[in-house]
Amino acid sequence: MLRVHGPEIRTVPHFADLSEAEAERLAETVEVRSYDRRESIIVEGDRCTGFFVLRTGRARIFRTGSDGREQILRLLAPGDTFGEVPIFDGGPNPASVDVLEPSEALFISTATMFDVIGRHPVVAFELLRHFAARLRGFTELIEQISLQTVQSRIARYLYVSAREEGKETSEGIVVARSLTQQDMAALVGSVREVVSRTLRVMEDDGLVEVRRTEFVVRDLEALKRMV
Amino acid sequence: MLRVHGPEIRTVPHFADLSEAEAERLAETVEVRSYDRRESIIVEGDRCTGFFVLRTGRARIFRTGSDGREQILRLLAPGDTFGEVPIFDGGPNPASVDVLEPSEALFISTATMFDVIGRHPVVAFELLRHFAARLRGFTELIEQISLQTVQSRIARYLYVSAREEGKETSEGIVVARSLTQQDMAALVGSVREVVSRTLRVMEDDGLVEVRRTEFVVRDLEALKRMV
DNA sequence: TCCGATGCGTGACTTTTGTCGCATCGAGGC
DNA sequence: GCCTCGATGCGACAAAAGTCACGCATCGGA
Repeated sequence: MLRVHGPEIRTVPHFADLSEAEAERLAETVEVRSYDRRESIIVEGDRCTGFFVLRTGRARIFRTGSDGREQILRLLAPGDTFGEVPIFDGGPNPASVDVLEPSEALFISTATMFDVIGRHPVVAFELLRHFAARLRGFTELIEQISLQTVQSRIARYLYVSAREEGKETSEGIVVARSLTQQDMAALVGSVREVVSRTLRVMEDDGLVEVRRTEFVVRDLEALKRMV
Repeated sequence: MLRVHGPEIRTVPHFADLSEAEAERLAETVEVRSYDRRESIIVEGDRCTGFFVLRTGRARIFRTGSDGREQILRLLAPGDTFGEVPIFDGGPNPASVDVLEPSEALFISTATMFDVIGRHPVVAFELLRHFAARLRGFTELIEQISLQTVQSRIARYLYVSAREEGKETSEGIVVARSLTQQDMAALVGSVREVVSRTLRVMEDDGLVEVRRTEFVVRDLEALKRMV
């Protein structure tokens, strides 16, 4: 079975404050798991036995409605942790997680986690910061879905992507299209067709150019105003 | 200034495990504040200086959209705590809180809270449970708003209210109307008119009788099926 | 090089939801 | 008892969002 070492453990936000020795000890119990594209890491409703850290690749946390539509709660990048909620409230997994591309994740069992927290209260404190940030994020998401139009949510996605991952060029800000329109729809709480049409309208309005594998944001300020 | 005593402090979930002496010490620093109907306790965006425990009355946590529409994130009953998020992530208050009826709340400052956590790690653990439960609750709310119809959300509200607060009578399950239609709309993420119409339809279908001050749920199973 | 899976574009239509405007109706204050 | 105001009821519309049904392009294998 694949193993990790102390230094990598300490790159996980929750464990950043552990001593080298303690991190090495924790590493002993950490498991590395690999997933193929679209493979599931966590299934909503299943019992929880620990939490994960995404090591490589990208993933999404989502809920599936009765009609099969999905709502993405959070996108995951390397270093992000997920699956902690049921550890603390004892319930089943509140949402599903699957990977968008071949990925690896570290798995830390509930027992290990409790042990670490018991011996290092600072870890609990880090977790509180983390949970607080996620509650804040969910608050934003709820407001968006409930009080903003689909167009505004798509504009926000483009705006944030451009700010966070975009590269300035003479043509505008170039951002890789890292999600399918289907996933973009699930992210903003809509359906593929609406995303497709909205992107077309934004393109006609000269806000953004939609290319095969990338967006070129031509008017970042206009996008910002639509949010 | 009004003060509280140790035993009351220990009814707060976060502090249930404190010793009597410690609770009494904490009580020294706790402030009691009173609010009139519709008065604001927390304003979204303001700086945070501590968190609250609702002592009497009822309140709502909500966000206001650009067009003035509101989305309720959580309803508060006596004993519920709120306002903890910014304590831990250091940001401004993520949402507003106001009271639905004359209410009292306890205020515990950030400094006090940090002090208590530092000396009693078990408090941090209780907070983690609490945050986890709230993240789970938000996950449910997001799914509802994003993937279910307004009708289904209203049915759920009636169903849950009937289960939690309803009294069985020969006519059906009687539940007090504790929210205005305006607040019901903000709770389910819609507008007053739609709530009014939906209730009418449900009444015509014989699911529930809408009286001036109470609902009479006539067919709980049918409501459950609509959720 | 062909083929099937996947992703995307689009028109036409339906449904749900939200907006507007007003009438009504009690409860509580004078 | 009268008046006001918050809370409701409701019809007629408007607009946003979702559904259906296709056709088309790409891309990574067999």
